[in-house]
Formats: sequence, structure tokens, C-alpha cells
Amino acid sequence: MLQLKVIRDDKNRIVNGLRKRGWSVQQTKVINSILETDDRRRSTQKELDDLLAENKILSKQIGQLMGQGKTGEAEALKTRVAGIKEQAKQLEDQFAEVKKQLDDLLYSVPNCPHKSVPKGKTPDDNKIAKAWDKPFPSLPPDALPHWELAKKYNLFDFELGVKLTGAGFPVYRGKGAKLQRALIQFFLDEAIKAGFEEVIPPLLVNEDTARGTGQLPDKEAQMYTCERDNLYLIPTAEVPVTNILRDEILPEKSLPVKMTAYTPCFRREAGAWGAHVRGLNRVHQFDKIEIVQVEHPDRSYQTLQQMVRHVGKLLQKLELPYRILLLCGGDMGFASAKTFDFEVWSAAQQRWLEVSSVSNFETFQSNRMQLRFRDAEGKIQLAHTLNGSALALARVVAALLENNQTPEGIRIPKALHRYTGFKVIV
RNA sequence: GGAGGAGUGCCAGAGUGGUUGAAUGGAGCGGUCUUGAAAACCGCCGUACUCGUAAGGGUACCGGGGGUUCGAAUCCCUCCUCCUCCGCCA
Repeated sequence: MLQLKVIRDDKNRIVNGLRKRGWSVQQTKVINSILETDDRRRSTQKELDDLLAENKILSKQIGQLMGQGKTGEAEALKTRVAGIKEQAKQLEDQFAEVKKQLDDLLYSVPNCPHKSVPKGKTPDDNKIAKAWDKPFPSLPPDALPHWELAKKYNLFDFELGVKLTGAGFPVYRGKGAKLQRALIQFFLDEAIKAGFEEVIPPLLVNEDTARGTGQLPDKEAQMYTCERDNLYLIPTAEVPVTNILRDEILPEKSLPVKMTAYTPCFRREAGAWGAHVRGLNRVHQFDKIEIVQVEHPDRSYQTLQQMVRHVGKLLQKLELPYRILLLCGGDMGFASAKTFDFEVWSAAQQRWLEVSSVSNFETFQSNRMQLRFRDAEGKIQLAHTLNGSALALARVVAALLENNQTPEGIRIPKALHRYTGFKVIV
């Protein structure tokens, strides 16, 4: 969530940022409510603190009087304290209520977009940061979409997934399964080469963790829950991995912290289904390699570019046509300050598929998580958090299969040969 | 799942109702000494919110939440976690 201090000191910037996300002037009034609520919170706290301070002093006096055996005087003080306690109790309730109001308001406000983020409401307003300037693969007229190819070559099976679980849970098999494993291994190796430490986090997380990265309360409906145990299935490795550093104060020299993780991701995608989401385009469970960085605020945008380059290199090695979008304010995720999306060209479907999203969250997540570092002067500051998919498998597989289909079978890009052990799927 | 024990600052570890935000030791930082280093000695060394231009105050926090009390790290309830033993098990 946004820092109160920033809202207070830099209100106009925040309001303008929300406007960039497509908020109406009316909607941005919430910022005023936040400031008013915070004023109430502060005055209530002051009142309460003063009262508690008085209580404390009197209590000490009672202790001394008791020690001296002056029970009468002590009793007199006790009655005075009783009144203060009554008052304090009321103020405490009041304070808790104001605090909750304030938190609810703060949780309802998304991150403020970076100044370089274009204004806009829908994907149409996104800017193309890097277009594909080479020819697209030309496919034979009888080219098949990946869900047909999957049947033809027995690579994965949606019907079987329905039997076992439900729609959107594919079963990969044979070379399809091997291809999954090859991609996972390839992406992890590339990340490790780029200096990321591999971690294998839990796939189920608790409430605090889900709140830390902003899944709660904003995106609750997106997650599968285990209500009995009050746990959530992770929608992305970002959630457990970033939270590894929750409530930490890092030495400045340990920045940047670079971590990578392969995990399956679980997404309910409630209400998101339609004709355009066939096959692997959208599924409830998919595999993804995530890269996460915790960085010094001065360097985070440099680091964002670095991560973008890393993802670009992966797609080049996979020989996939891709483009990079700079998301507009309205299309960005709730917690993000700046996001680049990667899309690969799916030749048989004749459309772009999103395969990666690389974002800088600045202090939005670290503020919730209390993820901080001690700077050169010994002062404690919130760190910046960043993450990106490098990469999400399902759609990469879709594009890979479609773009590389030939009459002789599906050609596997060279970079993967050592991982798959085969060069073509026949 | 059953029985017992324990959770205190960066770490180790005192503290069982009164001036304790917390002894002591270690680590770390600064200094004295030294050609340099080590040793020795001296000093500093929690976080959040809040009042204040500042100096400097106030409040909260000893696993989480709640309670008893004028007063709780210390007593009670509850949850979580860890350890030991038993059971079960990939």
C-alpha cells in the first residue's frame, strides 16, 4: 500500500497517478478521506497516549506508596486511576476503529504509476515498447492451433484433466510432459546464470503472506483457498518468494537480493472464460519460473530494464517472435508502479499471447511487508521490490508448438535440445 | 494423533507482579593504544507510531490474540511454532 507520509507530502502526484489509471476526479477524493482519517487517527492516538502516560505515572506512585505502607493514600489514587482507565478503554476502541477505517481506505488505493507510464484505461492504450521487426513464421494453410497439435502428437489432454479435476487443468504426457520439464530446466538455468538464487517455496501460503504481496484483500477471488486450514494456493511464486524477506531489515550491501523459483501457479480465473481462451491460452494451473529482486530505490528502474532484457533473451533463444508492451495506467496490476508485458506471436491463432509481466512495485509491497534496508547513513528505508515471469510455460508452449509445425513434425528450438533430448516431435 | 517441555533484543541467555525496553556475554560500529593487526580498555548499539524546527519527549511491542490487576516479559485463557517421547507414515 502507499505510504501515508508520501500521500501527505505529495498528494498531487498521487492524485495525478490515480487519474492515469483512469480514476475519475470523484474517485480520487478517497485521498482526502485518507488524510482526514489519518488526522483523526493521530489526534486520537495523542489523546490516548497522554492518558496512558498519566496512568503509568500514577501506577508507579501507587507502587511506592504501597512500599511505604501508606495504603490509604494508595487507595485514593486507585480510584483516580479507575476513572482514567475507563476513559482509556473508550479511546482504545475509538482508536482501533479509526485505524481500521484508515487501513481499509489505504488497502483500496492502488500503486501510483511511475511518471513514464502512459495514461489509459484499456489494453488499447498500452504502448509498444519494442515491436517485432522481423518476419513472422509462415505456416502451411492447414496449420493447426496448439490444442489440435496436442491431440495429433499426444502432448497434453484437457479431457483427461476434466475427469481428474475440472476444466483448465491439462494433463501433459509423453513428449509434451518432457517439453514442460525441459523448459522449466532451461529457464531456471538461465536465471541462475544471471545471478538469481534458486528457491523452492511452499505452494500454499498463509494470510500474512498473501497480504504482503497484495493478493489480499485486492485479488482474493483469484486464489484457490483451503478454508479449513486458512491457506491459499499461490497464484504465482512471487507471493512466497517476495515474502521470504518480509519483516526484515537488510544491510544495504546485500542489495540487490535476486531470487528465482519454479512453481506451479493456481488461478481461479473466475468469469474469465470465452472463445479466445481455448487450449493453453488460459488455464487454472500452469508452470512458471519467476524472478524476484529486492533493490535499492535508486537503482530499481535500472534493474527493471535488466529484467526486461533477461526475459527478452529467453524468447530470442526460443526463437519466438515477441513484442514488449509498456502497460498504461489502467491496465497495470494493482500493486505495480510500472509494468512491461511480453507477448509472443501465436502463428496458428494469429494473435499475441502474454507470456511475461515484469514489474517494479517500488515500495508498495515492501510497505505492507515491512521489507527494509539500512542505508549508508544508518537510516532505515523501504526497499523496492520487482518481479517478472521468466517465463510462464503454458502460452510459451502454445506458441512454440504452433510456430514450429512442419509437415515433418514439430521442430524444437536448438536451445532446448540438450534438455528435451529430441529435436523434433513426430 | 497422544503425553510432556519451551518460545525474551542480530545471536546466546538472565529475569516469576512494581521505576525493566529489559541484566550479562558474544557479534557489530566508533575510539584509545599499535608501524599495522590482534589483545586490552572506553563509548555506542531494537522497531513502529507520535509531539517537537531541533535538542529532547510520549505511547506500544519480551511468539500472536484476549483477560486479570492501580501496575504484567512475569498470573489466567486461547491460538501458533519449536523440542523430547509414543503412535502413524511418503
